[in-house]
Amino acid sequence: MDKLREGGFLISKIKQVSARIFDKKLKEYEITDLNTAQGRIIFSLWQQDHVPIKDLVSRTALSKTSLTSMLDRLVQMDYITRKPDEADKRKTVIALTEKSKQLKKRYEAVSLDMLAVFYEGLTEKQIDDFETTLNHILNNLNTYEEGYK
Amino acid sequence: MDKLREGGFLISKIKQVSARIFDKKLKEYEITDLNTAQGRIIFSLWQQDHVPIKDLVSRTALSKTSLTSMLDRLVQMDYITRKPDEADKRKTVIALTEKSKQLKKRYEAVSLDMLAVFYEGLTEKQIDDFETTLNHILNNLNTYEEGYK
DNA sequence: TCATTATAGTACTATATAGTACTAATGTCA
DNA sequence: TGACATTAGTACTATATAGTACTATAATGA
Repeated sequence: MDKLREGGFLISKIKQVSARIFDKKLKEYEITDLNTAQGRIIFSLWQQDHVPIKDLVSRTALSKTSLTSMLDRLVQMDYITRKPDEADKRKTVIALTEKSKQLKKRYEAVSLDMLAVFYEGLTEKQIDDFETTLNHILNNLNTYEEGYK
Repeated sequence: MDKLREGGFLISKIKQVSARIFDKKLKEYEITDLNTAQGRIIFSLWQQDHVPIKDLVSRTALSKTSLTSMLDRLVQMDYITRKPDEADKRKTVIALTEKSKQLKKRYEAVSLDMLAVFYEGLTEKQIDDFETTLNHILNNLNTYEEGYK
């Protein structure tokens, strides 16, 4: 592949605009104290709770240093708790609080609303193909980054 | 569309990992004082130079407030210049310096290297379809955000 | 069992990003 | 022509994000 593509540039732009819109929608749905980035962390905890920070690194694709300070804030706002793992004291276990569990339905409503904008005018088949390709690319990148270490 | 998709979540992750890898590649290619985000601005100036900040807003999908401070830094590092537009004094014209023009070839080499990782294992047809869908989505988002104002 | 290495997480620092509120210049219309 | 609205851009502030360097715990192997 030697043609100069612009996929990465497009992804950056989409991410940027999406985050701005999603932030506004969160406010509209009266989720006033969470932003898109924090939502991403909570979202991945809904899928699996009580996980060490290392797992959150791979599940959110954020660096562990980025996560540390974001988790600080989420603890402060009572969305999550931090507890040392008794079995392996190097680890810190992150868990959801009642407050964040109760948020789930409303957050999913925002997501659906957002997805409607995102995928407007595309067929189910196109969306399926698109998400398959996204997963493929993410896998490429993860493999590559893993090899760096 | 009422199935809960994860396109936005995937895009966020891809953007995150891509940026980390791209930053490392820039260093490998000895572009030591530019990062991915700054590169994105210079990249769009290579496509069209001598533009007001407002144009850069749409071309990079960054907010105008984000751009202000990034442009500050790029001026400081002698990659761009700021000049008031004589015809309409509200406007500031951004232009590339010799330094940034000379960077173009090396930057494109990094991009190609990056794209090889990004699209590894996909056919040209798949990539074409994928980028078409990306453009479609970006267009959806821009239209929506425009309607907000 | 102790020295070495690997793993998990954090403190500190720098840049990226956006929102709110502002200034200055321009355009518009009675 | 003067009041008002619009447009372009910036100052200030807060959060997101990552890198480097560090500490603490655990695993390994002579």
